[in-house]
Amino acid sequence: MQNDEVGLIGGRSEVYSGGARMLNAAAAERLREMIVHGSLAPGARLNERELTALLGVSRTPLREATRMLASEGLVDLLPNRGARVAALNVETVRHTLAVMGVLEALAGELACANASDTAIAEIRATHYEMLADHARRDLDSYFKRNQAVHLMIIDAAGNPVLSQLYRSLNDQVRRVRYMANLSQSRWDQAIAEHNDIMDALGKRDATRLKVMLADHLAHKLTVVSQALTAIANSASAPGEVDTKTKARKA
Amino acid sequence: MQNDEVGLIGGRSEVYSGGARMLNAAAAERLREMIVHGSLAPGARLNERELTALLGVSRTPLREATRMLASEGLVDLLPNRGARVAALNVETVRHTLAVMGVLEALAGELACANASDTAIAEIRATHYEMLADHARRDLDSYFKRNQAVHLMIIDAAGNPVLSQLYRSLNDQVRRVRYMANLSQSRWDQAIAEHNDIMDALGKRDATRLKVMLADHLAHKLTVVSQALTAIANSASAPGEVDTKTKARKA
DNA sequence: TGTCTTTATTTTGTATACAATATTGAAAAC
DNA sequence: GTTTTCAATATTGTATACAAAATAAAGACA
Repeated sequence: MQNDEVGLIGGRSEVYSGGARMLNAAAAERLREMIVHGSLAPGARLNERELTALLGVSRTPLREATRMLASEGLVDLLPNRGARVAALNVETVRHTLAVMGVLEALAGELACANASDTAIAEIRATHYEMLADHARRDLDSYFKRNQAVHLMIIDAAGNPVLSQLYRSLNDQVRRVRYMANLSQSRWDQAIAEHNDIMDALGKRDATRLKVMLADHLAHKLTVVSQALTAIANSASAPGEVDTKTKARKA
Repeated sequence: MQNDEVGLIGGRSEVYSGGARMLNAAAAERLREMIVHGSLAPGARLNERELTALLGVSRTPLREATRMLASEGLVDLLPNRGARVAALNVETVRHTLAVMGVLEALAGELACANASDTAIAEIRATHYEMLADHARRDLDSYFKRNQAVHLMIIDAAGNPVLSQLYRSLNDQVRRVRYMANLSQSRWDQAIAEHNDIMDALGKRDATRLKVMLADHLAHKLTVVSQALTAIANSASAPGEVDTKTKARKA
């Protein structure tokens, strides 16, 4: 009876062995996506009754999922008051991007030293596809490819710990993306930066790559800060975004 | 009936509001400690029945705890086969230390720029206490103070994201500490390095501090690698430590 | 009207019950 | 003696039941 919606869960990319186990992982994945995409806004309460209905799982795997997301920093747990989507203020994002910066620098260094030519070729291919997205003004596809390029560079470093950590932090920041509107000029600039990044990586010029990645990230920080500040100013609580709004059933 | 042992849980430093809620957090803390201290060896299965008896909680908060530890990377989850303490091989530790290296460098940079004189003074005081531990050959106390100094430097950077991440990675590496025996010469060398680190921080010389921290970490990697390799050679599975041993009821 | 109390309702935290998968061990076959 | 098969057992995954706390709602009183 409660299992009717199980088919929905984890129906993206991962396939589970027998029937439909690992409901906690599937629920975590869906919640993570909802949080990153903003359909669960920062500060929103995670009502267990609502979410069990929405996800079609019982409270046990749902709670396991929220606990995992809490350890990832996407959710805050309040004693006897359940879980809330972690707030998203400018300070936290600044701190997160600072850490991501040194992780990217490390990745750049290692990628230049260790990445296979094949791996770099694949990154370059995706880079070109991203240029195509830009030419077509296809923002959604651009965002996806942009993410892909960055993650591929990180993965090219060949350090799984680095990869996992970066992804976790990246999820935090991605939440802002869906609030910030990219201006045309900033978009063009980002493309130029990506060309430089790709060029440095192709030449395995670690020093330049690190500088380029740092610049790129610094600009991202500017954009994201502006977006968050703008939203915070139009909302009640300064520094926090939309503490009240609660996403329901969609 | 099952709640008899609740008093034991979380009995270290944290106090919970009303009665004894937050059993998941308490259980996670105890399990984390057991894993870090090696009483739950790498590869050991986390039998839910045993652990509920040991911790005095039911399976629900216990499972929430293991899921949190899984997100922290201390535990691996196997579908339908429960949780195991994450393996600890040389490669993983190398990758972890590489990331910790850039985090320490960032912390050094930020600490030199931002730390209050009071904070640095407190670090220096702990540093001296550590020297006293060394003089007394009090290894246990030394390890604690050594950890404290490193964490204080990280925290002095004033970046909570950095602090939390570093602690999480640090827990991974700490597990090796309890396997590795510190040689006298290495101990003396570590003390010398710490003196340099303290000196650079006192002068807020970020460039030198970063070099010192990097050297210190590189030496740690050497020690840890040797320890892990030695243990791996004396065990069956190369690259992994003690996959069989299971800690029971103590 | 406003605010304070007190009582219902909801929601969370924990324990347990049930179902499905994995593991173990003994008997049978080779 | 070794391997295979199949039942018995144990263990995990999920759902639900119960208890405690928080929230909401109603009523009392100024």
